[in-house]
Amino acid sequence: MTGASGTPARGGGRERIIAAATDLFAGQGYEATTTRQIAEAAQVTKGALYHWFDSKQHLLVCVYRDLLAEQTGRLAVIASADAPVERRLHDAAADLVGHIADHFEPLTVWARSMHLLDGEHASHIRADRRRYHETFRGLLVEGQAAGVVRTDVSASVMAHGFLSTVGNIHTWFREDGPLSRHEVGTQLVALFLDGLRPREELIPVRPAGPASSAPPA
Amino acid sequence: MTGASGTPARGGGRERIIAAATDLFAGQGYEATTTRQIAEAAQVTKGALYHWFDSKQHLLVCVYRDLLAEQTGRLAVIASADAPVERRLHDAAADLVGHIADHFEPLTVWARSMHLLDGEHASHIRADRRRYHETFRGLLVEGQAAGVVRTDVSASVMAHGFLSTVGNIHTWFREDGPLSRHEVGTQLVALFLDGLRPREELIPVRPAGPASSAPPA
Amino acid sequence: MTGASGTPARGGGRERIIAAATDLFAGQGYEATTTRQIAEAAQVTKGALYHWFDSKQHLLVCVYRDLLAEQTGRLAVIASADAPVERRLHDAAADLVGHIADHFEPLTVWARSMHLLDGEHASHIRADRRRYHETFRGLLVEGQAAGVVRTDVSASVMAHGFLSTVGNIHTWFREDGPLSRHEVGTQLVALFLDGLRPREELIPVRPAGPASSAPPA
Amino acid sequence: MTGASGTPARGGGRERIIAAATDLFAGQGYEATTTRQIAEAAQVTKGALYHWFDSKQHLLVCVYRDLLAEQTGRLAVIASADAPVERRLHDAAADLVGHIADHFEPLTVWARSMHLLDGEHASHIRADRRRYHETFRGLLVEGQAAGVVRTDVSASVMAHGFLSTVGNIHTWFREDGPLSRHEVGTQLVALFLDGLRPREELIPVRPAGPASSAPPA
DNA sequence: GATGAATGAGTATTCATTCAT
DNA sequence: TATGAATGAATACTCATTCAT
Repeated sequence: MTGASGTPARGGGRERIIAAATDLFAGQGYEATTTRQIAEAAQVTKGALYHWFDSKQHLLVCVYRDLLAEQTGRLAVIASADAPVERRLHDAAADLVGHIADHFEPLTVWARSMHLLDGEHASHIRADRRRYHETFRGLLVEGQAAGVVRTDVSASVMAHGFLSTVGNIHTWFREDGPLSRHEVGTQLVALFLDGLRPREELIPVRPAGPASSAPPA
Repeated sequence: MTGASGTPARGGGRERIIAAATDLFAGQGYEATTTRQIAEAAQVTKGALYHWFDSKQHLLVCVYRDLLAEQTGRLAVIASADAPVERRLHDAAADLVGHIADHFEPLTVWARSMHLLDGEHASHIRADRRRYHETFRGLLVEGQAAGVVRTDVSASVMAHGFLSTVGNIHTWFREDGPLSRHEVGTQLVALFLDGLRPREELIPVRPAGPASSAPPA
Repeated sequence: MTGASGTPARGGGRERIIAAATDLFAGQGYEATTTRQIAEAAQVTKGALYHWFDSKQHLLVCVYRDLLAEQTGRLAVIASADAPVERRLHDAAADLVGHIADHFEPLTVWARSMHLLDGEHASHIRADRRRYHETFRGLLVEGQAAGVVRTDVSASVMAHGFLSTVGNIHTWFREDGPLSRHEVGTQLVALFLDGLRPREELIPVRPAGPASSAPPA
Repeated sequence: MTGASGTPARGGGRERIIAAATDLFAGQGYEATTTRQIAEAAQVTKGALYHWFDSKQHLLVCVYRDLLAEQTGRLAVIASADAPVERRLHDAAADLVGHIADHFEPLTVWARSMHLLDGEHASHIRADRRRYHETFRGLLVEGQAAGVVRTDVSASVMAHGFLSTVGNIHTWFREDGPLSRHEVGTQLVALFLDGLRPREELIPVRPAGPASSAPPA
């Protein structure tokens, strides 16, 4: 009813604004997206936009949180499943990678714009991210206790390492490259899981000569 | 020693501008940094800034290239050294991590702002990055040929994975955390190198039950 | 006892809105106060606010009139009392000053915002103010006729002078200063009443040298 | 050169902006004046306006300070003249009143808009006003010491009283009234100076009956 | 080599007000 | 009697960039 266009505008204002913002932020970045564009895409007035959201930043936060909430929910299910740690670890990694493969563009926003949020808003997001991170790290700690995950590397470093690798795929992945999204995902998961194993399981591959800096082991 | 350019570095305008821009871009991001701030920090006028650089983007490119050039130079030395691949791989990873530990903030820019460059400028940077990436990847390919690096994961994916993990440390590393920069670096290198090994070297750790999604192996 | 209207004051929306608006207008000025703030402070919705009042200006007028009505009522009682003019003059001045001491902030609005009202609304207020002013001035004219108030200064100027002095106390009075509200009030009244006396009662104090501009006497 | 209009635009941008702002603020109030209007009136672009002034408030402060500086300068000359206090007091009052008569509208701004300034800006103005006030009060204190000004009323109250009376003439003075600006001014000065005299000089006029509230002496 | 005044198109945000329910 | 979603026009302010000197 708002617009004069023929496109039916289903759903309440708030929903449509979130949807429009998600698309635009993902497509052209947060900074390059204007409130005018969002309002037009959502077929509401700029006034309505500010009726529902305090600011553009607030809107960004809401977009984030919706995305994060889903991911966190999925992780919670996997982490608390009735299965051995190594199985759950694998599933968590695979699910994250799969989820990202499916929500590729929206998640790009997340990686690129968070540093633009001011303290107030950033802390909300950070809290949500922390929750995800903690659950993931919990799995690794559990694995260390069970002896299936190496203990010479901090669980936190492992979690951060994997999460940021995966969260930055958008940086280099090319849809027209030799590998599909899912192939890349599978390979990253393999890489990660294998790097995780306790050192005792490995037949060590030592650098031959004297190490220039910190030598491994 | 910042630049490789022939311009004398006698505290002249150009040098100071690059230095100021590097700091500001690193600290608050490219988008959030204004030319005014750069000019003030460099103690030059805005006019002078445009005397030396064509545009803000041009400035960003210059900041990048100086940074990248150094890193690429170091990698070239390591990659072409007379040592076994595994040794050179280790050294390359360790050096990158060490270099980042030392140039922590400046390198943040690199991760966050590249998508903002327009075609003209982006291609220059991309070429430089590609050069680094290719050298690194070359090492992995060499390793695969020598049988010390797994072949079931694309060398490109391995390179991108490690490079983006390392390039995003700034996202989560806390100076006041339990681990020092160098400890974190060492652990990341270990994680990476161990994930790299050919699968035959491993005593496999199989998920116990039936896999919910793509099972490993 | 705030309003003279017939509306029952059972904490209904209207009363609460007036009260909230009075506080806010006094505290931050009419212009700087938003309808949103008023609605929130009155714990009603913005819709309800517009149910009771035609516009923000209408609300301002209502705030004024309540305030002025009380003051005008008190003045009427004093002016028509059975007492010599000088007594009634003194009482009028003292009462105004006392009243202001008690309703310090609300009356601030009055001084600052009247010029913002449009013709329609302004004339209502102006009529009310005029009524107050006229009564006060009537007292002075009466005093002039009785020979207890100087006639070389227009009664209107005297009235305006005192009224605006008193109406601007809020500009400079500091609760934590050396004098209390009532001390300041008493001194202003004395100053005013003494300035009022016929010149013949005075032993003139002449400027010694030749006057640079209009010399007194 | 800036505009395309035929009106010659003499003077630098900054001067013209101040002049235009002064006129507009005086004519329609600070809040009702838009930066667009100011820029157009000054025949500069809005950008130029912000080149010279940090904000609209900053501009207001500059307008104020120019006005205040002149008034303060004049007062300083009078106060330090080689003449008896009563003469200098008279001259100061007369000069202020005369100055206001001549700069009627610009000074209106000052009275109406100061409460809109935020802390930072307000304090600059307040400091300037204080300086004026202090000099004026100094004259009264001197008068008290010399025995020509009453001591039962605080010099500060006298100064504030007169200054705010005079500063609010714009509230009620009508160009088309029976008295001219200068007549009104002269009368206010007389009223003030006579209210100032030591009480001993007066043949007291006592309220006849018992006082309803605080009786004078 | 360097200045600094000027530009102008663009941005997020505000806010009194309306109206279907 | 009251709601609250929606409006739309207006506003202060930003900022990369230019150019005469």
